[in-house]
Amino acid sequence: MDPSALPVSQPAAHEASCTQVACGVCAFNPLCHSPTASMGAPSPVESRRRLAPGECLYRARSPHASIYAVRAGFLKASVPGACGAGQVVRFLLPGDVAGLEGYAGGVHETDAVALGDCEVCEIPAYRAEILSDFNPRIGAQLRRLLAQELVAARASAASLASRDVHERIGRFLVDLGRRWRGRGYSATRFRLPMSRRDIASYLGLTPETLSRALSGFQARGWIRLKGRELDLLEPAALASPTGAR
Amino acid sequence: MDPSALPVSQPAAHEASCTQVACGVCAFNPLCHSPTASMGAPSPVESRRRLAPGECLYRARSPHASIYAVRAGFLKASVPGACGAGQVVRFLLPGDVAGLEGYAGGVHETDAVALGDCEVCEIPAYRAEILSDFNPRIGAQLRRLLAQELVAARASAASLASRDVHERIGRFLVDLGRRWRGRGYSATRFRLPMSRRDIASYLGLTPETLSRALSGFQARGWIRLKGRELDLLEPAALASPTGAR
DNA sequence: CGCGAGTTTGAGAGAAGTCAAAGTGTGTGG
DNA sequence: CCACACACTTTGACTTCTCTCAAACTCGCG
Repeated sequence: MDPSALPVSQPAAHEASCTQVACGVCAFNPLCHSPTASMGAPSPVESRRRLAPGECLYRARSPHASIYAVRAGFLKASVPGACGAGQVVRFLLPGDVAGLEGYAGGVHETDAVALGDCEVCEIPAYRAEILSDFNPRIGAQLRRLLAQELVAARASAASLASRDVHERIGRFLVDLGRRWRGRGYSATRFRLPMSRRDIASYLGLTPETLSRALSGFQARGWIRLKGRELDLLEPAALASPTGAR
Repeated sequence: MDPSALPVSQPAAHEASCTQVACGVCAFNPLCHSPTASMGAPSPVESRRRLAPGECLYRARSPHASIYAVRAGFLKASVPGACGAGQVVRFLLPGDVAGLEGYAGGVHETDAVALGDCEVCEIPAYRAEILSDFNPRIGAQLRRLLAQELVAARASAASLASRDVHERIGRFLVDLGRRWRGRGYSATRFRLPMSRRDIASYLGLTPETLSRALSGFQARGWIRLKGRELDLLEPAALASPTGAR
């Protein structure tokens, strides 16, 4: 896997050194660049919005006014569980779409919080609806996006239900690399956009257990980890069950 | 909560004593009974299909040919994990829809297996697509169904990530009751359609741990459980964190 | 009536959680 | 530009809980 052979979208330095992706790898792309949109109609994207670190894109139970594409930066989505900071259920990378779950009941079901400086494209929900009524391809694209998120959520639940903690952590790292590759970056060298605490929450662990496991991976030479800079040296080993090691 | 005040759909005894629901509580209802369908067009439901206990409705990686509504009986959906029987990620009750996740990549992502005698309504995927292209309400309904499943899957993942095992089990039981109530039955007295092993798999536990927890609930007078017949006596206590007890 | 799968119960080992403290990195203010 | 403070991360010791292995028990079905 030669990284230079990949269709690298130029990571143009955004202000504050956000990671950014080209529209080409954005999940919104078929909406923004639909025939409808290109034939003189205005882009469905109403506005762009900036978020500071820790700022909320939307909160659980707020009305489902818009859907968003992450243009630069990272967010986490968490369900505001009874106690404390809530469970992180998803991490959003540039090109991901946020807010689709609002189609269920007209309100958002999660908090979406920026992990750093962010920029998102906003499409009003009613506009997406109208577009998809008018253009079957857009309707199909919305269904596909929803179904993809559903598949990812199911996979996440299945992973959490597997009791092999080390495999869960390893798969998380490898999967994150896979998502980076889909955006034109290296699948084995990247920076973790989120804190250990957030990762631990997402994986259903304590930060201490996560840290110990990561140290263990490093001791075996499977990863190299310094702060948030990560190198996956043995992806296959990371993703395999503990028993098969 | 007087059960008789609820919109009880008559549980007509199907052959082999399946539990059945009226079309009124079926998630497909807006598709089957859309204006399009009633205005002379044939019902989008192509056929009904019977399944014997243990029979597969569809398998993971099989082409996404149809979506299904459960008319009678129960199914489980499981991801065919590397080892053994796979992780159960969902239980389907009468009125639930199966197969929507196929819109992501054209193939099913889970195995759908009948837990007993079942009957399902089948709608070819292409027909649902055409209908939703033609009728915006159907398109919106498909989006709503997908989003609802997404919300449920996220909630399931969040629950799995919470480390409070007893709360997880309690919430599972209460949530099952909630789903029964939505179908016109009692939320506190019902029969578990699945084995302990399946429940344990769904919750990320061993059957032994599950069994011990259920025995504990019974000892405290929170449930009454005999075989698969269940009585929820203290739903509030079941759903509360261990710490708050 | 007896077999067998499923379920419950028991004892012991192992793994993750908790509490605590040291270490590291980051951002701010002087 | 440097120093300090704070949050985050890592490591350690100990506790608690679940898992594992094993056996007894129950229920449904042939």
